[in-house]
Amino acid sequence: MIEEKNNIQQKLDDEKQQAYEKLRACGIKPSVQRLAIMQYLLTHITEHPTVEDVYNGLYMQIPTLSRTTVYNTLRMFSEHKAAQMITIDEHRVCYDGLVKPHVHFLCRKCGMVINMMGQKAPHLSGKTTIEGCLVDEAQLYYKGVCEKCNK
Amino acid sequence: MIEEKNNIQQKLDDEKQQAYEKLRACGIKPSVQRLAIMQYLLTHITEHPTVEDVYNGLYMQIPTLSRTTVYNTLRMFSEHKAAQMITIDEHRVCYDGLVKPHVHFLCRKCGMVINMMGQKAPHLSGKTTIEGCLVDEAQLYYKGVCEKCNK
DNA sequence: ATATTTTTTTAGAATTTATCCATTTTTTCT
DNA sequence: AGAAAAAATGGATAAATTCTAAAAAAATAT
Repeated sequence: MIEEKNNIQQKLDDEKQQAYEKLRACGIKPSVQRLAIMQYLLTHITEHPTVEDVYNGLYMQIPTLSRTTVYNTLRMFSEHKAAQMITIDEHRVCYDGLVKPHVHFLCRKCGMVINMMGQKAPHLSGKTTIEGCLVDEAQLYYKGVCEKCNK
Repeated sequence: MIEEKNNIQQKLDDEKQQAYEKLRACGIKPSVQRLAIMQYLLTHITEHPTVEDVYNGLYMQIPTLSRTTVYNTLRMFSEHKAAQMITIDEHRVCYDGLVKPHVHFLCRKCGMVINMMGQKAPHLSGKTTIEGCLVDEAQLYYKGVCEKCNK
């Protein structure tokens, strides 16, 4: 029983540690809010949470948390390449803690955003000039109907 | 003078004809509003107008035009593949009357969306199943700073 | 041609999403 | 500890989009 509790504690510590490390690696000064938001992204890595999702997931734990902080922080993360801002869905912006280039798929029926890890994703080596423009980000989006909804 | 007027008239007629033909080809029943909106898209093909742009461009000519109509019509066009819905910018949805697959670029400074015709764009042959999902649309988005803004 | 049904459009209200801004809190520096 | 800077807060505001019920227009049947 004590053993188990320790394991859970250990896991939580690991997650916090990971979040901390990610911020450090991206040159972002840590704060209670930033760590919590990054940890939320990392522990919901396949879910592509929105600002609202992050806010709802955290305000129990940080009761004074403001939506503005979540907006600002997630935007700042994406500017520092600590997260990807995903605009595949016209209704909502969502965020992905997985920064490695990969394809995103939006299911038109259930609205879920899914990572497609097997597809060749566009990747830019640093800043590249393409047709006169300085390109620093590339996103490949697929849309359609997901496996579950298609049954 | 009369000659010139006729030429202008001729051009307008051509544009109307083109819009009409496009709707027909995509299986969309024409109406005054739909034709005007399609014509607007086709005559502003490089500008990627938003709903607001289309509305502002047309309400002088169709004073009773409603924003709702523009929203509904543009959405319907994209469902019929008569236009592309572009969600590259988190702030606004815009539309492209050019349906042929091509890459879009967003300038973070001036906010302009530019077509990149020289880049290889993803294209799907009809409906394709990828990683279990039925994919019917693909968009490749680049972001950065455009030539003008980079000077 | 006229009535009926269906489709499309309209206008304004309501909702959702995102941002702004002035204040407070927290952190950093001296 | 005190001052300065940075970060977070919350309420107000703004912008974008959708909803809804009614009106207008078009298509169909009588």
